[in-house]
Amino acid sequence: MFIGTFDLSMDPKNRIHLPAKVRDVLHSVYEPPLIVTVSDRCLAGYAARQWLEKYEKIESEPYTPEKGDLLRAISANAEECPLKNGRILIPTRLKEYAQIKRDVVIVGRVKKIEIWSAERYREAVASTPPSELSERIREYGF
Amino acid sequence: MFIGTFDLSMDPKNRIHLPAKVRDVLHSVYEPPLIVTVSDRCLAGYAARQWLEKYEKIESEPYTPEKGDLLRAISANAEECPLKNGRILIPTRLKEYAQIKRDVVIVGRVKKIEIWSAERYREAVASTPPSELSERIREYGF
DNA sequence: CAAACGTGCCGATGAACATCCGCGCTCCTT
DNA sequence: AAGGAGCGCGGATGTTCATCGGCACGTTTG
Repeated sequence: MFIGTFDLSMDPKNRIHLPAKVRDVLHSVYEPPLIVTVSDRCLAGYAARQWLEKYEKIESEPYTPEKGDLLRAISANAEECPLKNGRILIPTRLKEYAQIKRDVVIVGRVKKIEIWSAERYREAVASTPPSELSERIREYGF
Repeated sequence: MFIGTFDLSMDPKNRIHLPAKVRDVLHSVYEPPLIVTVSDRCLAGYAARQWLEKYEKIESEPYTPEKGDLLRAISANAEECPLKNGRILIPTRLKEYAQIKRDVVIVGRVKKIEIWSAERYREAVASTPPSELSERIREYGF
């Protein structure tokens, strides 16, 4: 499973070196290539099978117009990103969506990874103060 | 599966080059020809088998008058568009339905593709701002 | 017969991509 | 503390190939 946080940088050609740990997990438990999709303020990377399962699960639920738009946005903004020399190439469209400049944070989310603009990630983390986080941890007994 | 977004142009003879990735998927997992039907503000392209499955699934559900009209419209406005030299020919009727001028956007929708007038697609995308999109993504956990 | 339409073929070009390379940092080992 | 190995970073380069548009031929239509 994907866990941990990694600071990386995107080079001028929109390439990102996947952290070695992430690469190992991807090779050993899933299967490249990585499907990169838009997510909540960031990008999400799934193995193809897991991406499709997620997609079809949402699709199978009762239809609403909002969900139609959501599914279009997800599949329209998904790209197959093969690993070349340990790196993936992020398409311009996705780079802009996630507002990625140079510094990137990759977060392991068990079955997926999240790819964040470092700046945005800092903001997102800062929006939940440690005290509140502690409370939630206590609440869920983790 | 079909994913991603592609900017293309229709030539003066109403032909569209299918993107190479789309062609590859169509050949490897489905089978040409492409059945092109009217869809929501755009055209939809299915492999014949998937088109038929979709049609029969709707047909098999309990009858309502609206559904009768829908099925008529779908099959009346469907055309078989064979791949010739990597291109498909869009019939005038469908071109006009989708208000396609010159610039075209093709969107992968997993089991089908959507063929949009570029202008109309821009409008459709603009109608869901990123913040709202993020919220829905978070809600569905993608 | 004329015009419109569909189709095959081909060429140019320009952008996207793959591959290869070397550097330097960091972290672990000894 | 010194050495080494792994890993992240960036650049350069060349080549492939996808897309676009034109042209010419055949066929159908009116």
